[in-house]
Parts: sequence; C-alpha cells; structure tokens
Amino acid sequence: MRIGELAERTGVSCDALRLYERQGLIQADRWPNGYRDFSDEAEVLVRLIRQAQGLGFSLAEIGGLLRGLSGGLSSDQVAEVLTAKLAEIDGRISALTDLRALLAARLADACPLGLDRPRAPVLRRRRTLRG
Amino acid sequence: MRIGELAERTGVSCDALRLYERQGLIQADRWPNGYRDFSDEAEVLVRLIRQAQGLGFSLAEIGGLLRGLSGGLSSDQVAEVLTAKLAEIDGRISALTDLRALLAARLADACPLGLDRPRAPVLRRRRTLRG
DNA sequence: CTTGACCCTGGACTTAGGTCCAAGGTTTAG
DNA sequence: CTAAACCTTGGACCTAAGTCCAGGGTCAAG
Repeated sequence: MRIGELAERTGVSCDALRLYERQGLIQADRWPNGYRDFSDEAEVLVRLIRQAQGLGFSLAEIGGLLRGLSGGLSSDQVAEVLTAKLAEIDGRISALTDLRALLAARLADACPLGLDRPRAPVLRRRRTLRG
Repeated sequence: MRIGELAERTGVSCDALRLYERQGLIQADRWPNGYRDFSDEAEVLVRLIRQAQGLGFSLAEIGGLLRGLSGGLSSDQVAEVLTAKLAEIDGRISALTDLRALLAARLADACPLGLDRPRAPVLRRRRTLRG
C-alpha cells in the first residue's frame, strides 16, 4: 500500500511514517516511480510503535528493540534484549503502582502531599547573608 | 537553603531548578541580595517532580496537579483532579502490563512480533503504477 | 491536455525540557 | 585588595518527535 493508505489505516501522519522509515523502524519497498510500498505487516508494526511510544519508550529505544527482534541477533541475544525491556517495564509498573497508592492515600485523607504547611514561610536566615 | 544546596541534595541541576520555579512547580523566597531561598519542603517536592516525570508526566501536567493540590481548589475539585490522574495511571499500568505479557510471550516462543515473514517480501503490485 | 489527488525530497519551524555561556553582583578567605 | 566560590539574568543552543511548507514528479479522469 502507499503511504497515504497506511497513514489513514493507522491514524499516523505521512510525515511521521517517513520519519519512522528514516529511523529504520519500518521498511518500505519502492515502486519504480519512487513511491513507497508498505506491506501489511507495516500496519501492525506502526500500531505497536505507537503503543510503545505511549508508554514512554523513545523511537530510538523502539528501534533498537525492533532491530534486535527481527535483525540478526541470536535467540540468546533476543532473549537478553527482551528480558532487559521486561525488567524496565516491571520497574515502571511498580513505580506507577506506588504513585497510584500515594495519590489514592492523599485523595482519601485530603492532605495533599503533606505540604499544607504555611504558604509563605517566614524568612529563615541560617547563613549570614546581609543585604 | 540556596539553590546550589538544593541542587546537590536532589541531584537536579541549578538550571533545571530555576526552570521549575519559572514554571511554578516550586517556590523560593528571596534574600535581599536576590538569592533564592528554598524551604525544606522544596526538596520533597523536587523529588516528587522527578518521580512523576520519570513516569511520563510532563512538567505542565505536574504543575497543574500541584497547583490543584496546594492551590485554592475545593476538596471536591482536588478529588476530581486526583481521580482523573488515578484513572490515567491505571490506564498506563494496564497498558504496560499488556505489553509486558506480549513481550514475555514472544520471549517464551522466540517468535518475535509475529514478523518473521520473509525479510524482503516480493513486490506486490496491486495498483497499476507502471514506471 | 489540464486538473486534482497523490507522491517525492529538503529544509525550516515547533514544543518540551533542559544545558551552556556571558556578563555581572555578593560573600568569604587570605 | 584580590581571588574563589557562590549567586543573578538573559540568550543561544541541543535533542526528540514531529509539523509544515516549497518545488517538483506521477497518475487517472474529463
């Protein structure tokens, strides 16, 4: 399919798709006239890219992961990359879970952040800094 | 404390701290000589900012959240803001959990992304685009 | 053969979240 | 008095991930 169709199917702009191609996240054949020709897998891939992106992964990270997955890496190397990513994801999940608990607690007792001290604290002057 | 001390305590650069202040995420009193004077709460706040940032929240979002929390919003309004953020966090957690499952499955069966089709697919020519 | 809808490349511009630097004021130590 | 170590502001610059042209080719329909 041509770039416009892929853009329409995925909801990603042509410009963004060209960017992904330049960065090696997706591939396209070319018709003799120079037009890009995307396969159906590209659609799957683009959706996956947007998903990962929405979760805070950069294009560079995603690219590295994809190249690891479909590139020439050995099965062991692939496993290594994936395991690292999994650990990272687990870290994010637990951090988010913690933050969620924190906010839920604040919500419960209406004591936002424990920061309900005086709004305009008195001037402390611990160092001699006359002026 | 002065900006340098806060920077050292939190591991955040002075430049970044000044940026946070300009964006209203943290406040500082001023000594008569113009130097910023940060309270101890600022340290807590900066750590919280970095944590939230690491989870994919923008400074603008964090600022809105903080202003909602410590600003003049009613308890109901605070609850609303926090509830919305909680929903967002839940969404991220479940998306990450899904992605984790997906990657774990790929790792298990060494079939990365279901994209192990031919590397260089034959030219499909579904439209007449001679060249 | 022209029009409209596509496509191409390249480059400029944008926003976020900083970093780095210049030019200068303040404080402390020697 | 001077040097070192702070601090101030302002502005230039950087990367990421795009968007938005300009200038130009291609194709199908009327």
